[in-house]
Amino acid sequence: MGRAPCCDKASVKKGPWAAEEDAVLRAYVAEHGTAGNWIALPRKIGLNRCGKSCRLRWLNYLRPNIRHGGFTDEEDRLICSLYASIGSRWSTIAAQLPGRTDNDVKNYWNTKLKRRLLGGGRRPIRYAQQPRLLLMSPTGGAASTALERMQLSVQRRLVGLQDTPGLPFYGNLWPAQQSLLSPAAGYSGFWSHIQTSTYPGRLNVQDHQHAWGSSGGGGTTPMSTSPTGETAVGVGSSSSTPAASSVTFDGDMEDEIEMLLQQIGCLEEEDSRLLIGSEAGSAGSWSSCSTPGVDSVFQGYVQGHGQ
DNA sequence: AAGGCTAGCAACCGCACCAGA
DNA sequence: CTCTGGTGCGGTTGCTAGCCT
Repeated sequence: MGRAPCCDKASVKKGPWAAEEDAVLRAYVAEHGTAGNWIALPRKIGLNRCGKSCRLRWLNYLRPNIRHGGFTDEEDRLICSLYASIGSRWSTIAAQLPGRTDNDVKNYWNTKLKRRLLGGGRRPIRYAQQPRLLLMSPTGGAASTALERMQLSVQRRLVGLQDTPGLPFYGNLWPAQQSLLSPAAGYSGFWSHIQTSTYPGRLNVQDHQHAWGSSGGGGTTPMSTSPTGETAVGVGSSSSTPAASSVTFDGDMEDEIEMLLQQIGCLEEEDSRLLIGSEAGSAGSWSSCSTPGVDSVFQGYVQGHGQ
């Protein structure tokens, strides 16, 4: 079963591209274009490469006006804001950054921004000096995607409270995390701080506490500190969430996260109305992040996906 | 100086979507 | 309507330079 592979993987060359291969591909595409058929292209020009590999090489490195590295603060902000808004739609995000490719943006996020903002990563950080916020799934694996987006949204809120002129919005992330998420502050203090400082009278803290698996009484706190000093916030599994509240979740962890994201989105919407007095639209707004263009991309994405 | 480890990056893999036959 | 081939995309892996012990 399954579809036939696009090429004979055993016979085509893999691995890094040689300068000669680049030159052949670049010359052909410059003169003829791709003719809409990447699969047939390598045969035409005598390259022993998979068509998909040729396409990737062209799009990511040989295309004119490609920029590598040297991401600016403004680009950082845009990437983070868009990621918080639409998730890992790297091609959509890259489309807002002239000269950047989806692969570049994705790598930049995974290797730099993600670590800077969320901690963790594919490999453990060996020489961590300060407590880091880790997101753990009930099974112990690293959480990602929707959960990261939610955390980003929360962090944007936190840093918004401590606006530091001249710094990116995450500039003082760790002090904020340390003060708010320290074991001494306690888990409930985390959400209470968000409510009292950011959304007085508007955010149902209990809902969020229970959504994250905190019990109303007698349950185990989802926050713990490892022997290495890392602070881990557990996303509550159903088994660790006593029914001490009227708020219950029938879905899995991802469902709960999406629910939180929707709530955050509603708060964003309300904020934008208050702050800029605009018609934010029913899907929410991210204008308050002060990153031009994000809102329109987000709205476009939402409309395109019927959210 | 050497070995181990990590970050960063390039490239591959596999799935989903779409259009044409 | 179904099948097939091409394309696009996100996730993941492999390689390597550089840092640390």
